[in-house]
Amino acid sequence: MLLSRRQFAVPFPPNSSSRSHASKKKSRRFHGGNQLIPLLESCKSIGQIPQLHALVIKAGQDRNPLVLFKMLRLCSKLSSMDYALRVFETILVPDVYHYTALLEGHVALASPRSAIELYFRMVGEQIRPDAIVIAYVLKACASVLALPDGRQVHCQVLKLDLGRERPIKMRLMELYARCAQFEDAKLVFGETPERDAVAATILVSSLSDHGLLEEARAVFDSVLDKDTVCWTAMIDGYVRNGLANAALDLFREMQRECVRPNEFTVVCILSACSQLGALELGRWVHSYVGKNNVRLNAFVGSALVDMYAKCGSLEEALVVFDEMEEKDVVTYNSMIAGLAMHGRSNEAVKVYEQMVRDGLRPTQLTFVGVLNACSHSGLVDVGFEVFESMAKDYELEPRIEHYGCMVDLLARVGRLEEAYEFAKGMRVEPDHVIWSALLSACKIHGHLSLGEKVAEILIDSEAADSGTFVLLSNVYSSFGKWKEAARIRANMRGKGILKEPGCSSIRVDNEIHEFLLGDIRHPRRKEIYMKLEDLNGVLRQEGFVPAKDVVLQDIEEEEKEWALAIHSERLAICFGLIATEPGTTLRIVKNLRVCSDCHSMIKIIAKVTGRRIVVRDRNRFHHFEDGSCSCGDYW
DNA sequence: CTAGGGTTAG
Repeated sequence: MLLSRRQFAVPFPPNSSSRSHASKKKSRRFHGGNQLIPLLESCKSIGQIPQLHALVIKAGQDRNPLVLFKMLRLCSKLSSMDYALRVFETILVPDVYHYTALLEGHVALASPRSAIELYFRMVGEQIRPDAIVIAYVLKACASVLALPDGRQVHCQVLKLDLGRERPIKMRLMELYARCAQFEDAKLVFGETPERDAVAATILVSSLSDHGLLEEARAVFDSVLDKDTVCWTAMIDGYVRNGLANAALDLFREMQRECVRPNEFTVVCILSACSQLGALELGRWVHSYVGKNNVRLNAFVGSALVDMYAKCGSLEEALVVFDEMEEKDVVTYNSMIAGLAMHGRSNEAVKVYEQMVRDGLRPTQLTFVGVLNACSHSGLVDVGFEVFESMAKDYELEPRIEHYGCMVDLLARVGRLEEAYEFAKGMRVEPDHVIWSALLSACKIHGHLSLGEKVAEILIDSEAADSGTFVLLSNVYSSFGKWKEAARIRANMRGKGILKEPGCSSIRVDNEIHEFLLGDIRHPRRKEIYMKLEDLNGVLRQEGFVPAKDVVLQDIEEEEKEWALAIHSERLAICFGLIATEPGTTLRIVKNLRVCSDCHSMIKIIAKVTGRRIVVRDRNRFHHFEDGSCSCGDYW
């Protein structure tokens, strides 16, 4: 549920100075505020706050500390902090409870800075903090990594002798662990009951956040009685550090131990599936959700949409999306990004429009998805409209990734000079990625002079990684500038930068088969290469001319070998053709982008073999069917 | 105490 600012700004009833003529008869109905409290506790809607407040005033209860506390708490609970603050300012002598009620609201609303300030204001007023406010303020400190403030609170804890309170211990651990002060965290941990699962979970997740997985695992293994949350924290640690396979192994172990997964666990596992492109397992998790009353909330649903989209089954993503009842911003963002990834740009824009109609407020990531969709299909006008509406309608300042999409959008359709001007006029400094996008478009559209200008910027920037070098070298080769191409490669070698090897994988019978460039390690290599020969013959009959011949003149011997080697996706496809039943869809995952030569080749393979071939690229999907590709050769 | 969405380049 999303509330606009307008909904927060509810009218404020007259203050106590103007209520002196309130009816004495009516106020008797709320004797001592006793009847008011249940009303304040049961209220569920922001709109009713002013009426309740008016009742409090009429009943002459606006000096009753308990009633005021409940009032503040109600405002905090309903995220109406403006109103809460105004009530707070009317309190002559606020006590710890009043401060706590406000702090609660700030912590829940993710404005921890205000919570911390408020706490120190309270201490400044000589009000003695109790264990509960301290737990709240420590949570606030932990969430914004405010270590010095947190340490100061810790000193107060020791002075007030509250160090043995369990909630405080947990928060102190969280604070120190999140701020990477693991020695301090373990000191506090040492004081907790032996192998406390909750305390261990805090450590496990903070250690993983800092990439210290082995230490996290050691803490995890030391816990005797692990609950679902503890297991999930460790699984999540693996997923967030890119170790999806380790996460899945641990998940299987969790099931062997008969610990039931909950919504959180399922979300983590789905995220692991997305990383791996593991469609079958993802489907299994989906059916598990259905059978084991795991609630299909917005989190689970969004993770499912994301998983199906990233595993290549956009249709299933759409089914989940359409059937979901609790869609939130993230759900829409996942669907939009998924459609963009599959080149279904117009639908992505439609979902965006539907989201706005449904009253949801788009976020930065929504725009990343929509603009990305536009650049994948050359929708320049829509792209600019959406880009401009970011700031105008949603007060969102475009970030470098949004500018990146725009430069890419212009450059890919061939409006290179405009793209260049756009990049120079950005409100943020363009990075090497933006220049690379532009350079790549210069190559596609054969614009040498601009390409050289951009190449110079890239070489000077020192931010170049292996991808930039490979791109530069390819650009020079495509313009026939062999010497420059060789120089770039030498430069790259000199700096000790290695090209990331192209690698494609395909899953057959529950087993992942990986192929590198010109790979000859596979046990069925003979059949694979025979199939390739066989296809090459058919392709020639279909009139397919490999583009390589053109590029081969004038390059060094070593380069030649590299250019001649067989791209990994071809090997994966040939293996798929011989290892699966005719008619089976082939799903290939590749770590780099498909080159245009392979792209044209796969189109024909799909046609002559009657197969659907789905290729997951570095950054999008290609669906090959009957001689054409879903990207319309624009990618 | 644990959870979902991420651009551009090779």
